[in-house]
Amino acid sequence: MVEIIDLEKFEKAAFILKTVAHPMRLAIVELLTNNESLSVNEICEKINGEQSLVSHHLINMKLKGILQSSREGQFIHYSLKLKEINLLLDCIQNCTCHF
Amino acid sequence: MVEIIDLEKFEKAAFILKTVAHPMRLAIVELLTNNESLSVNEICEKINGEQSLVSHHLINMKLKGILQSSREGQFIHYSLKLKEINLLLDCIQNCTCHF
DNA sequence: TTTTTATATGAAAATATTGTCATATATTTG
DNA sequence: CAAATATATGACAATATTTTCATATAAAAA
Repeated sequence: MVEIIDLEKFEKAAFILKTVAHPMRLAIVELLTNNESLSVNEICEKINGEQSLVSHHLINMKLKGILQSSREGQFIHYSLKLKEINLLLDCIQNCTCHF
Repeated sequence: MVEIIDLEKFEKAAFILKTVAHPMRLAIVELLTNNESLSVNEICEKINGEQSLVSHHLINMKLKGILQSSREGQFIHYSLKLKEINLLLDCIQNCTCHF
């Protein structure tokens, strides 16, 4: 008798992992675990990324529920919405050293 | 003075995350954390996946250092090589419930 | 040795992600 | 209001991933 695993169970997890599985997006997540919130330009500077590209990634992660943003005058501040995601960073860090 | 983050630091992590960020591959990883090792067919049955597709995913994960395999006669048994990856499953599970 | 079972392989199609560029919008400042 | 600054947007090209299908290979069984 074989217990059949339902792939749907893993769709949400894969969705989040995929959203974060990118060097620039990981860098952004790390930045935002160490800084309560940052403007787009601050993020661009710190990761040395092009404005438009960074913006695409930010919006992507916001859309998918990882980040949130709020306008402060001229600036837009991004911060982590799914805080638990930072645990994932430690975890993957641990994986990569055994790699 | 702005501390610039090196994206390279995140390339390995992104690489592993990407390798695993897929429902079928997550299911396989979970299976292999709960079973020391399984044959391709056992995996196919348990996740209800097509042989060729499952095989592609297995080989992919093996190539990337997540799994390992050994032939036992007619069968090929896959098992986790990067054991730490199972911590990641708990972690992402935790993320998805706050989602 | 033929057949069957288990697994891999490779090409190709389908689909998704990533990066770039030009431009749009909103806010502030002069 | 015009100019400057901050950010978003959208189309498109480039690239990568996923799936399917047909077939190959290897071991076991008949």
